[in-house]
Formats: sequence, structure tokens, C-alpha cells
Amino acid sequence: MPTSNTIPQVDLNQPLAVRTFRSLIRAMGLMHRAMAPFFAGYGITASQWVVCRILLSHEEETAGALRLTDLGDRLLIRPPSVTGVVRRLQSEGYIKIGASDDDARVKRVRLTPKGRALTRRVRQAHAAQVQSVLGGLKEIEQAELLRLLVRLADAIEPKVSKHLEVGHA
Amino acid sequence: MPTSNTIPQVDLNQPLAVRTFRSLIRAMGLMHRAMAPFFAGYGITASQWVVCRILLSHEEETAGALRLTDLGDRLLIRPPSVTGVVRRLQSEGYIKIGASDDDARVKRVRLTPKGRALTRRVRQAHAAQVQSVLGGLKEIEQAELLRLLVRLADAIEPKVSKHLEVGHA
DNA sequence: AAGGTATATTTAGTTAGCTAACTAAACAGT
DNA sequence: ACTGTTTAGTTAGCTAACTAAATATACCTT
Repeated sequence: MPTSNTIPQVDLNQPLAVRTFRSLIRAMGLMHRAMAPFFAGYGITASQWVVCRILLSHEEETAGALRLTDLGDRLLIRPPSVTGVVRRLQSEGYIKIGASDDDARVKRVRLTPKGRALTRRVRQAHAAQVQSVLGGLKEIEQAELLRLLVRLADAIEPKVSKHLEVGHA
Repeated sequence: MPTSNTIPQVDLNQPLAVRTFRSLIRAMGLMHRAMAPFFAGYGITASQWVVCRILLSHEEETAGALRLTDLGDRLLIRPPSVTGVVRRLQSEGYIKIGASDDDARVKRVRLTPKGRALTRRVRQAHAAQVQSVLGGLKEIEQAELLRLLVRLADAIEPKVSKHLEVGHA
């Protein structure tokens, strides 16, 4: 039976918000599964890619190296998670971690030549890969999806800002 | 400065598909951050909730207990991940794992009375929580978002089906 | 009946996220 | 100058996902 399996993709009895919520989780899971092998082909993971991409575009725009905290803010991950990703990237020789000139607490991260070369290679192929994965949607649909997701994210963001205790009530 | 931080949310230089892709990752991360404390208030995690919800709706519709594989298919996770979630739920006394009558390889999972009561309690509050998190979008926008995400997921799904090697080329 | 293949689950080991609790440096106010 | 608070990062220990490989049972073909 090649046409379908027996798993219900959407439960019509649920409220609209719940169905939307689940479709987001499902789409995200499928996208991650579709992208992971692409990154694996370069010997890195999705998280590692994002770090490298941020470092490369940062060094192309401005001069200095990034602080770990800045990295975490851009990645939406907490400090201990930054430590882990960065440590693994360093152990592979893709990035270098150094001290800051002005503040002895902060560490600054920059790509090594090896890491820069890798990141450029991945970036070359990355857009095409993403376009292939999103190919099921027409351009106009992608644009609408982007608009809705940005609006959604902007609405959620203040509720989960770092120092506001979430769901504490 | 209460109005904005310095992190660029969307990079306009990127292709549309890439921006859409990133907005999906960002929205998903924020939603998870917004939901996790809700589940934590009941002493469970998001993954554990989904398992319990599936088991409850399954037992309400049909009779029997679910196989681990069926659970994994619905959750979009691989067998070893199922083992882990299920083991932790069992150790908390929320589910019971038993053998199958007809096939000695399969294990069947069902809620305990304790797990059933918890799942009903969470379900009571869950829809309102989700609606609150998605409240930044109007109903009509949620419906459009749902439509686009379902279409996207349906397009990706055949590419990542279990036995088709993804991105192998 | 035996052998080979397929299916269900587990184990071992990795990555990545989290919280809580820690160290160390910077800063602020007396 | 001291004390107290905030900030940057790490460590320890948890959950959860993954792959690769092992085990055990079922099925199928001859």
C-alpha cells in the first residue's frame, strides 16, 4: 500500500490553535530530518552549522570576535548549551576561543581558517538545499508562511524573555 | 531601552526560502520555551505529554494497548527514543508496559489509572495554554498557517520516509 | 524442518538542550 | 577599601533525540 499509512495527521476534533500547534511541531520535525543528512555530509550538525554561519557573517560585517553570550542570544539557547557546542567545534579545529581584551570574564570566539573554509563551502550549497526542502510551497506561499511565523514569534518573544518567569502563575 | 534588542531577527539579504526556514526554527524554539513551564507544572515534559495524550485518545477510541513502534510512528521519533521516554514514564508510574498476546517481540503500552488522571487534568488546561501562546495570530491567520504547514509537511514527508536514504547523493 | 530475511525492541555512545549551583570578574554604594 | 550585587562562563546531572549494532522473535521459501 504505497499511498498512505494509518496515522492521522490532523485531528479535526481539536481546536484550531491546537491543530496549528501540532502542525508546527510536525513540520519542524520533518524539516530537521530533511536537513540533518545534508549537514552530516560536511561532518557537522545543524547546531554547529548555525554557530559557524553566525560567526562568518559577523566577521564579514564587523570586525571583532563574538562573545559566548551574544552567540547564545542569537541561537536562542542558554549559556551551558553554548559552552557545549563551542567546545565541540573547537575540538574539531573549526573555531578558536580566546580571552577578551577589556573584560577578563568574557571569552571571544572566531572561526579558524579551516572553519571559515568549511562554512563557506556549506553556505554555497545550503540555500539550494533549503529551497528543495521548502519546494512544496510556491513562492507566494513561502512569503505568507514567513509573514505569519514572524508575527507569531514576535508575539511570543516578550512572554519568554530571559528574566520574566514564564508560566509561573 | 525597552523597545528592541540588537539581534537581527530576519536577514533580508537571504533568499526567501532561507528566511522562511529560519523563521520556522525561531517560532518553534519560542513556542517550546513557552510551553515547557506549563508541562513542568504537572511534573512532566512535552515529550511525555504527547505520549500520554496519544495513549489516552487511543484508549478512548479503540480498545487495545499501543505497540512501541506505533507510538514512535505517531511521535516521529526512532525506536531508541521511544524506549527512553516510555521507560521514564513507567518509572514514574504513569504507564504500564506489557507483552503482546500474539507476538512475543512486541511490547504494549497503556496508561495506569494515575497516568490517565494526570493526562485528563493536563488536557483540561492544555487547549487554553496553546491558544494563549498562539494568541498573537487571529483565527483566520492561524487557519492559514495551519494550511501552509500541513501542505509543507505533506510535501516533505515522502522525502524522509523511513527506508529512503535522505540526502545520500 | 532449516535457513534466511524481516520486524520489534534494547544497548551503547554521541549531540544538544535544559536547570541548579558554582567560580571569577566587574561594578556600585557606602 | 569593603561589602553586596550583577554578569560571564563552567560543571554536574537530567531528558531527549540520534546512529550503529545486538538480540530475539516471526515469517517465508525451499
